[in-house]
Amino acid sequence: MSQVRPAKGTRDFAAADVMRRRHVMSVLQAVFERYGYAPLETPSFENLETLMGKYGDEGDRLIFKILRSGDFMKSVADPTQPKASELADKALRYDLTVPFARFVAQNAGLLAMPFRRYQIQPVWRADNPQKGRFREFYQCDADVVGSPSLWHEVELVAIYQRVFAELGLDVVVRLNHRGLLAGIAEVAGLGDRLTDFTVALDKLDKIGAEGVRLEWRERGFTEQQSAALEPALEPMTDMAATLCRMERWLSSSEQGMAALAELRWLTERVASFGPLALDVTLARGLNYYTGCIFEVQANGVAMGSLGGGGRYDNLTGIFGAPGLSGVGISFGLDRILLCLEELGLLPELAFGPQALVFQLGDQEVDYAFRVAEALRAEGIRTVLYPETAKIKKQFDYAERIGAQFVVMAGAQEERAQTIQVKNLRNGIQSELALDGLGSFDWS
RNA sequence: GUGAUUGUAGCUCAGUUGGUUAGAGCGCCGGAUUGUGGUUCCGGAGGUCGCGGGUUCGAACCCCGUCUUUCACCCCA
Repeated sequence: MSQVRPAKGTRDFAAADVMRRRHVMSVLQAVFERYGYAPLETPSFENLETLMGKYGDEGDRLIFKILRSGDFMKSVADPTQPKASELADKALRYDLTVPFARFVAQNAGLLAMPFRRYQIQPVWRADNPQKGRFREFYQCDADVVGSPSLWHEVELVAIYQRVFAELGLDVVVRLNHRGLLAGIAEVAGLGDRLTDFTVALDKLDKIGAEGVRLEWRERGFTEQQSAALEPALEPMTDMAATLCRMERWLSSSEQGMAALAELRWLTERVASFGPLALDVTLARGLNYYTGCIFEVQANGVAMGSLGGGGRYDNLTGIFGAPGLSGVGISFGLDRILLCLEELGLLPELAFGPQALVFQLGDQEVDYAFRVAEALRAEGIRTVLYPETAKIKKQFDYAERIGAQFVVMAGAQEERAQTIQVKNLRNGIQSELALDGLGSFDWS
């Protein structure tokens, strides 16, 4: 067996795969554009310092760093302990949000605010592959910056629901608010230990309430603190009831109450769009989120989230453009495709040629080539068999490449200025005039 | 980064307690059959057993390392 293969966690996409990917991308693109988002593409790699520190410690570890060109050891102070920042000065894009923030900061004066863009490009993470997880995968993002209006959150939830409805995927949009989590930490007296609290809480559906309590203890929370967090572990089946319960619990926290007010306002407006769940345990790892956060989960398939997003109040500030609030969502194209495939929801999409023109002899090929060109002029995807092979072989090739029609155009046809067309699906053969190719039904 | 798992022909897989020349099906190539295929028959090509070490008289098989596959953890789309 040949040992050449794509690098770990990457894949080739053959024609059928490409067609499926294009299909999903075209749905996303159409919906993004229908909501007035303009396309943006940014480079595959950025300066290392643009990306470092934006995704948390765990995120930094997963950034693919690009070795300095030339003598990469030149900048290393201690050769026995080279630092990543000395060896590498560029890195592959880890997501689309940070490069977008960089773009906005750079062009803040030129952009009409609020500025909305969509972006469909690959991102790279140096993670170990597993189900639904690759080292190269596509994200499809829509973000708005320059407006704190919650109507954008409404709209983004609508986009989620519309896209998945159009794809026929049964999903639930989970909703939470960073301010709510901060409020809980406040009333439970957790100090600045917000992350330790949320990382464990986020695993509730996986490890259960007992597991979360255990992890809180391992992370150093006291019995008193742990007990104060108990309400966060209660089931949240009814959205209105959960909101009321939270409002009672967090009445002493200003940020908690503000977050709840936003969630109440938002849920009232988006509940009718599709399945929605208010989930206090939703945390999301990216530490730049400050307001509402979203995540999309597929029903009936064991798969990580199909998308996520949220509001970030000052992401462009770190790039020198403060005061711009942004909110955005991301779709994981590869996971969406895996789900659709597992559920058998992907349509069979045609690719390759519709017609194969046989080559019947050295004296007849010139006419056959003329016929092929005439077919192409009519918009028919056509291939001319490149040599005079046995008919069986040419038929087999037609099947293999998915051509529905074979065309015979030899000496007899040339004399009559006609062609013979055989439909391989039903075996029916027709004779067409050379100047009447366009009136035939080639589908 | 951690743990488990996988790798034999183009593909899917056999391969006994370690024993001579590693097999099958499908596919591929040629022929029967150079203007209407898919059936059938005959013949043929194709393998550093992922890679590198080690143990052994002898390794596809045992041991170590490494790469890769899949799955889980961490984290995430």
